[in-house]
Amino acid sequence: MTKTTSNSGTSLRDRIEEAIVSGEFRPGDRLEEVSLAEHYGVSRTPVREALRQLQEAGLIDIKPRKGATVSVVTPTHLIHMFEVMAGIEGIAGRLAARRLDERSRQDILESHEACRAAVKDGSDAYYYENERFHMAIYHASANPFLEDQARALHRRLKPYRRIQLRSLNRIEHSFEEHERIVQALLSGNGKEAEQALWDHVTIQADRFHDFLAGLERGTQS
Amino acid sequence: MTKTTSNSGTSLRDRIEEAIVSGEFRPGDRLEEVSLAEHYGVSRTPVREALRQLQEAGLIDIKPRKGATVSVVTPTHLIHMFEVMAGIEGIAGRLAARRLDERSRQDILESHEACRAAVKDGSDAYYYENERFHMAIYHASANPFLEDQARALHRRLKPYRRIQLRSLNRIEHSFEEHERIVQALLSGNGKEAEQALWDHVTIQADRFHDFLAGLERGTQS
DNA sequence: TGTCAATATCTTGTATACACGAAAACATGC
DNA sequence: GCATGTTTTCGTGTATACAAGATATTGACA
Repeated sequence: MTKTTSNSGTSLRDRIEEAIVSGEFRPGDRLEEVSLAEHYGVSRTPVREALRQLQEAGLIDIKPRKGATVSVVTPTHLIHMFEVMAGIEGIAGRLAARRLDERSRQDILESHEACRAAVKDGSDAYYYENERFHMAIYHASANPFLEDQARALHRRLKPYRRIQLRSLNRIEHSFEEHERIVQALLSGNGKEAEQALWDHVTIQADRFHDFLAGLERGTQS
Repeated sequence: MTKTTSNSGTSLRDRIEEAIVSGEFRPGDRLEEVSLAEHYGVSRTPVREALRQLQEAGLIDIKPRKGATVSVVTPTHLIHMFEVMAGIEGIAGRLAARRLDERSRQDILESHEACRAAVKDGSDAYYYENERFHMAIYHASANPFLEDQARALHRRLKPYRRIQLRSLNRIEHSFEEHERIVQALLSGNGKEAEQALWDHVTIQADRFHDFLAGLERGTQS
């Protein structure tokens, strides 16, 4: 049991969110206020507030008089979320291609090269560099509100992206898709950047779907 | 003073949100917990929880030890939000064009005809029918998650849309844009629907921008 | 032995009390 | 008269107490 008492650097909301997206709390788990309170070494009041925020963010469900549970994300729901992610990334890409400044250009290229290195490396460094790459694009859209929305959704899909990256040759393919994205961005082709990002994210959703199908075939005896 | 004591049909969060988007609480207003508590006839605890939710939704800012204020939305920020709205509506339109079923087709057509009637009427019924029209498109995307996101953002932009609709001939133009959208949707042309919706929302942002510029010219003596 | 009902326990919803920090009001010195 | 330091007041942050509903447990009866 990891008793994380008074790690008060970040907010309680963020700590509980981290515990959810990292898988420490699994979908469907009940989140009892007193348990959380003593786990984090605070009283019920701040716990309740954090839970309300997480409900608003969609990470947990709260039913009156029945408490909070980690949202159970059905495959259908997940596909819907990936679809929105694809759309938002596409918009970010379209805007980024039009508005790319020197600083953002460098950030994107740097993270892209870091991805290239990670592919050769074979480690799961790609997982982190990929994240940097996408964040750089959000930022390059020059729309902080869009960036926020994209980051929030990206974070929420984090666990599923990780699984999907493990599928066969996915990292190599992912990187190839990145190259298409980078080329479109650098040449200022908004439409192409939008399409490339849409495809890139949609493929992720497809791979995750494959993964689930594989699981089902595996479990049905 | 409208003392809304114990109107407990809806949640406190929704009631405060309504007070914000309707303009009862203005941007920059401080939201003191005790005042809200006695105004709504509850204690500070549920008020605090509602405030945390509204912070997560972006409607208010909370600074430690300094309390909550209604988010002050700068023109720049507003343009960013309209841009995201345009993008999301575009996605919804593209998906809706591909997935339109009979029920959604009827909903869209009905609200479109209601808009037509409202234009001739000249009343501000158009404001409400326009809302129905857009909601129908969100729903037709057959993506409940996208629908939720779109509704939330639509609601947040509500006050500004209202102002924008008052500008010269805007309602007639808006309706013409709707016709282009409807045609694209009915013919199953996703790309065209996306573009039409992007343009439609972007024009709203532009008109609002004009409105602000007019205000500034008016106030500078 | 299985099912239903009564009771006990547990958990959330709300209220209130106390602590801490910030801002405002006030007083004092220049 | 103005600036600066001190005090007071006010509001938020947190903890805890109490109420009410939901769940689990136990016992009685068929």
